[in-house]
Amino acid sequence: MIENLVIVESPAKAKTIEKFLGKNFQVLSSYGHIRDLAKKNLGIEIENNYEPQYIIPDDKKSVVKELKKIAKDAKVVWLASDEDREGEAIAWHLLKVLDLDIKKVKRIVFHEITKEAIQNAIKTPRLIDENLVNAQQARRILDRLVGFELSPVLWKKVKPSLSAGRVQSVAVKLLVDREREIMSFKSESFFKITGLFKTNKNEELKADLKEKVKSPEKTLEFIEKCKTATFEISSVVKKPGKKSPSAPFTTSTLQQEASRKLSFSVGQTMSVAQKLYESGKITYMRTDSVNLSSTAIGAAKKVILSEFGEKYLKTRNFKTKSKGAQEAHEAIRPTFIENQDISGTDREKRLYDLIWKRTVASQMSEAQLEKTTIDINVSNDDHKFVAVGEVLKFDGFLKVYFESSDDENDEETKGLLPSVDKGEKLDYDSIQATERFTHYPPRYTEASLVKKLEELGIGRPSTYAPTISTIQNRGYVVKEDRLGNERKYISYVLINSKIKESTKAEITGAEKNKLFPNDIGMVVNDFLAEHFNEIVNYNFTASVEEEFDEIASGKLGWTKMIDKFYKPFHQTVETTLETSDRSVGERILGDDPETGRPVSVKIGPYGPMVQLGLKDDEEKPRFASLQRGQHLETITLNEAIELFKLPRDIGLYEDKKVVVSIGRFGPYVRHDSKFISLKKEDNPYKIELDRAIELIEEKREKDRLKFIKSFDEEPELQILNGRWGPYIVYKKKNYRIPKNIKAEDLTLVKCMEIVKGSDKAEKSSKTKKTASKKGKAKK
DNA sequence: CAGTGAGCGAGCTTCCGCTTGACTT
Repeated sequence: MIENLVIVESPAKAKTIEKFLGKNFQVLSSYGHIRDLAKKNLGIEIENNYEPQYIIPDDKKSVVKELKKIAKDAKVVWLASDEDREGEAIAWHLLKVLDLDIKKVKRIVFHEITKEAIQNAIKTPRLIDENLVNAQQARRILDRLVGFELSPVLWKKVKPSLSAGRVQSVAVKLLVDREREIMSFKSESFFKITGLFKTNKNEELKADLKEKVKSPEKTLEFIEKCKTATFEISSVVKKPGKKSPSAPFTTSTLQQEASRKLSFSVGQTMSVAQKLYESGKITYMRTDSVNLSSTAIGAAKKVILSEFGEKYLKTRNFKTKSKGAQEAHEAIRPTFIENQDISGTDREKRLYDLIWKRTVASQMSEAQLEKTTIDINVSNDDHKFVAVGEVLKFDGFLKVYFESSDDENDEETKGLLPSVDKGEKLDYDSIQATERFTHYPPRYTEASLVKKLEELGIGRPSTYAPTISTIQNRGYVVKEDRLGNERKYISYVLINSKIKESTKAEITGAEKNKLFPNDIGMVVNDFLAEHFNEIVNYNFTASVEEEFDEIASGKLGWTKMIDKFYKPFHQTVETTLETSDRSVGERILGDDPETGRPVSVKIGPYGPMVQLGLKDDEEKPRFASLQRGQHLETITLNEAIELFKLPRDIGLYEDKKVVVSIGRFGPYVRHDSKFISLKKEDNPYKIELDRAIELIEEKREKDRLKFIKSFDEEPELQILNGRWGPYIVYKKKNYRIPKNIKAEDLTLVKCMEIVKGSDKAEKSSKTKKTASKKGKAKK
């Protein structure tokens, strides 16, 4: 019999801790929360003072059963879940669900997984903090109330299956607000003037004009003056500077750097980190703490001393800056800092390398710089040229790690400048003026959105990646690349007293892996902002967090807080349901000149669409989907009318009509009641009969290869060749053929076995299947 | 998903945070 049972949240943690404790201890994991609000209905009895209805989810039943069994016999049960709001609640749920005798329960906490920390924790047990538990219950219930009352409003007023929530709706709002900023941004042009000078020692000195010049006229005027001007060094200033290393990684900063340096999505980063954690290579990867244990700092010190020497060592503790950090764990670091390399997949190695460098650099000395600024006077003008150079005097932490920046216009670091003296006269080699343009604020990437959410205190390390997926899966947002446009710009160059003017072209506005709000995201956002401004306000989370803190400190009752929020909120839900119109982003564009019927756009049951005519017209209205790149807010009447040019009759083939149109799955040709998808390079508005016939014949050939086998006794069953290999069709349903069986060898009996087996499996796993299906985004 | 429609058939969809697998491509 086991004397002591310790329960932690994560199985990997359990394994490690068990090694630190003696034989009298068994360490098990709760795998996170073991209870949650009932999924059906609200799961909260509003009338009964917001009494929560807790259930044990199906996938936790076996965990609970196992824990119960061991706990019954143990003399002491140590509840060692994390020391934060959620962890405290987990401990409390364990107490309730395992039906433990309070006398044999001890609550312990530790922030780092070291032998010392754990033994200390065992020596100082405490009771469960009921106030903190109540703060968690308030958090959970508030989120459920918001999510489960707001989403159904969207189903009725916008489109079924949509969702809203305290976190996701703000994430979408950030993207929509930014997109609108970009749409209304007016780019202005100016001229950047760069001079290339020769020093007395015949060295090259490149300097930029301090001010930007607005107009081409003023620019030319200035360059004209340069023809006869003399240039003189008016000052040389040298200043020392330093750069300090960044703090070790938290979840959010790891996601940002992995995105910038390794091009990982936030989801990829988390799953690779999970693997590293499970194999014991790094500490816990869902953390908001920048703290390193003293053991870790000691290990880093050893590595730095032996690899780089004492000059490079400077240990320090970092303080968290982020709002609402709960710091239940350490920062993300290698478990054994002495291991600079690990075995594993390519991605694991690269992420580990990043974590290793960041951790070690955080304990290294500052980099020492020398910044030189040289000013150059122009004899006949007030403008000045300036050259800035930066020289690294001592590399310090930069030897191992350099943090990247999101700012695309970051000044490129300039190197050493030639040595010059004050008063020195210079000749120009060339003076070049290039037209530049102000840039709209940058679109968010997955990682920069996480950064912003963290700044606002919205979401937690465990939810950043799932939130980013949710808003994409709901169709509110897409992550994609967009091609830029060509832009012309003017350039003037002065060489040998002659000015040459030229017009050049560049690509601008191209985006890679950025998040763009879709029409549906904008419509939902506008609807929520109009009726539920309080919830989607950037400060909503911050203000409820303050109240959760009051609950945690015992100053406020949780049901009181919830009641104060819910009463007016629910009232708004009711009035919105009763009084607001359907909100589908409708815009009337004008009348179709051919038919005189009104043309409008809105979100339809299958996405954004154009409508020609009215619902109650004698002749039914016509509909067409918006094409990629077209948006409800920006589409013009002419573009909309174009969309009705389909379906197009393009001629006859074998005496039957050939029609081109666009369907749910993209552009297609219809012939003899068969549908054939167009290829990427085909344009449905322009395609001609010859090309269509080519596609028809190609499809026929494919169909010929498609058929493998059928049986006379069962005409409803066929074996066909599909995109993913052979499969069985029976009564209009499709069945996968097991990998070890050759399609040609199948008998009717065998086929029926597969059909029946698959039907059965589907029934038993129905609940699971729907859950996993939802996760897949429709492209 | 195994094929190209446009809201009255029923029943369902949905939140945020804490944790891992179980699934294919």
